[in-house]
Amino acid sequence: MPNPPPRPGRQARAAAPSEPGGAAASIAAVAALAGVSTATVSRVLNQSKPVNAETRGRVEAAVAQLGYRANPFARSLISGASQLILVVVPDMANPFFAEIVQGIESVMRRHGYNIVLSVASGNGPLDPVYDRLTDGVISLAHAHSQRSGADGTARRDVPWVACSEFMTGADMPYVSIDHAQAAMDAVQYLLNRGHRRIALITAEEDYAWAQQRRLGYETALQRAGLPVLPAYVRVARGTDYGDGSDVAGGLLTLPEPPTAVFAVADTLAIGAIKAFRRAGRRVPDDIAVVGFDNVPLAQVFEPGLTTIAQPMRELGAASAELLLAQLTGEQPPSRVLPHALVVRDSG
Amino acid sequence: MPNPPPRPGRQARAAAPSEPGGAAASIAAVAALAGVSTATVSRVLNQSKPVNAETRGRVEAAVAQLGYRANPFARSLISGASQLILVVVPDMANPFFAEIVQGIESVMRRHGYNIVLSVASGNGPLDPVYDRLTDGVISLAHAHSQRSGADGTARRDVPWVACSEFMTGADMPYVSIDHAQAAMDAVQYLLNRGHRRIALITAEEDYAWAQQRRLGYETALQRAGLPVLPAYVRVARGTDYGDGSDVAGGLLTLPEPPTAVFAVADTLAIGAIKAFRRAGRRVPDDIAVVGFDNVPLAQVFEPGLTTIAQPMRELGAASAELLLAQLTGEQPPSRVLPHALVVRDSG
DNA sequence: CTGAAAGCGCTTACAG
DNA sequence: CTGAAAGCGCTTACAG
Repeated sequence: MPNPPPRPGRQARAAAPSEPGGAAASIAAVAALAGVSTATVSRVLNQSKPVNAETRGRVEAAVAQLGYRANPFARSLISGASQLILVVVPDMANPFFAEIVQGIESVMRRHGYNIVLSVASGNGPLDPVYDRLTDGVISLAHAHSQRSGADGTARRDVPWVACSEFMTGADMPYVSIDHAQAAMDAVQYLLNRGHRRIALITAEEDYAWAQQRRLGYETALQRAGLPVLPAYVRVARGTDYGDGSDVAGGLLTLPEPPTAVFAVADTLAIGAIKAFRRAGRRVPDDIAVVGFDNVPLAQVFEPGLTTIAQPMRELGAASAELLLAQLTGEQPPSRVLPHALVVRDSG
Repeated sequence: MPNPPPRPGRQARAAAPSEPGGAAASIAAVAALAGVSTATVSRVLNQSKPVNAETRGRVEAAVAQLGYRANPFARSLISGASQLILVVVPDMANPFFAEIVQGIESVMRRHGYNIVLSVASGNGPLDPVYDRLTDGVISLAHAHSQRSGADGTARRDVPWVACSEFMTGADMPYVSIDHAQAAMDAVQYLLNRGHRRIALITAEEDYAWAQQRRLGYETALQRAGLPVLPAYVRVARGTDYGDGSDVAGGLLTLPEPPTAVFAVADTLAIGAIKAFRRAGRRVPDDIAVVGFDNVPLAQVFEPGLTTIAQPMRELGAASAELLLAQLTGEQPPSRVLPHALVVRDSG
């Protein structure tokens, strides 16, 4: 293992001016003011043992007077827990991830945890998990990256839940919808509407959910006795609007252009619609588009986006609950949440 | 001050199974394996003092063999710094905030800091600042809430930067565009296009930026010799699409409806456009709409949104740099970043 | 260049 | 109910 880099902040901080308003009070100061031992102060603060009412009163008064708060690092050093959990997202710009993070945040906060956010753009040496900073992890990043650290070595065994992005049989608890089934539902809907030439706009295949949704797309076509045409499958670079536009254009110049497209993210779907319109096509008349996620924008955009709704907040909340259960020593089962097809105007 | 609540996680964590794969190695284990003192191990890890090359080699080998990483809490207890900074956002769902967070994250990560995310929905007792968990704060929350804790008491004096949301003369460093000027530019543009009946859709006034933008709106009208009509000013509840739709409808039923509206957020502008269309109005022909922020969606939405572009990533990055400077004891000046009017199709 | 020891700020058996 | 003391895992003067 390479030498861990020095922590640049240490020296920096040492050079900072000493705390304005005086150094923060220590538990010793509170004890002195209240005329008790630090053990007693600790007991009233944590309600860990009965303390004489009168004594408690003096301690509380001292705490209030000094504005004392326990040093979280000393506590964590002893307890081995930080009340911090790591949330790894591939990209904050996608509203899908933002919604999930909000779901996680609200239940974690209720349980006294703070969340550390890591944008897994794979650009830094920082690895809070490896550093044992956080008590657990909820990851939305590529499943295949979830078990190795920044340096490629295997991670320590940390309480972990995969959210939305998971691999079956990886014995890692997850919370997700059934991506393959949801994709089948989307394509089946298009089939029911009479479409026979249905294209797929998908994302990089290192996302397991991209593979799973692609599988659903293929399965639906095959069951309908339709071929899976390579020319009809386009892989977008990311999930930005522009990524969707970039790959959509090519579909139109095919000898037999599709009459419908299923995009694995609303952002891709919207980007595709933009591209189709720029090319003079009408949606859904010339080409129907179905998205995935049901981000808030899906109903605001025009035409309203027909899409697979994922219960985003619930995915986040359930992930948090699963992690919390692990933190208390349980081995809770993974959860598959329901999805739903929302029909609007785009397809 | 009220008694701090007990930390629920402690007991929970205590009940958890002991670390699978064995407890994490301590520095003592490394020292024993390498046949040196813990002081020496510490020195090679931190490169804080010269260490004999041969000795260093043994230590590094031991570190590698044990997969050792320093316990961050022990370090923080000594240094008084956590390499953690708090980012307070009102709402992750708004892409504006998401972009800024990404800007902050990228520079902070490069400097070895992790970010703790707090969604200031004002719903929890958690207060990492007050708890001295983080080394500093970047806040996008209401300026008037930035200086008091969850319990209403004044916060400790912590390195702090206000991002986008700030109050002049509050002697708190900030990074922002000039909201009033930007709003004036937007309204002036509408004036130049011949509009005389220009409405404002703004956000709750506890945002200083909402007040500042409103001021810009009023100033532009007054300079043009136009009255500021209360009926033309609508305050949205939040900044969701729906909030924009909710207040936009009322504008249409006025005896003299506006011919243009300036909304203080792209999300509000898009919500308003939705409402106008549902009422049968064409944008921009019947009513022009100018937004604010230039979120990615602004160019994807149809009609393309004319809006004030804020340099979102840069706002985040500059905030991070300002905080970093404070952390090294500097007193860097606030920064006002440039904005720009982006003309598209909505107005 | 290296080590023994103190100390960061807490919590928790152990006594009483 | 309360206190003295050990200890969590590190870093850093202080000696050598």
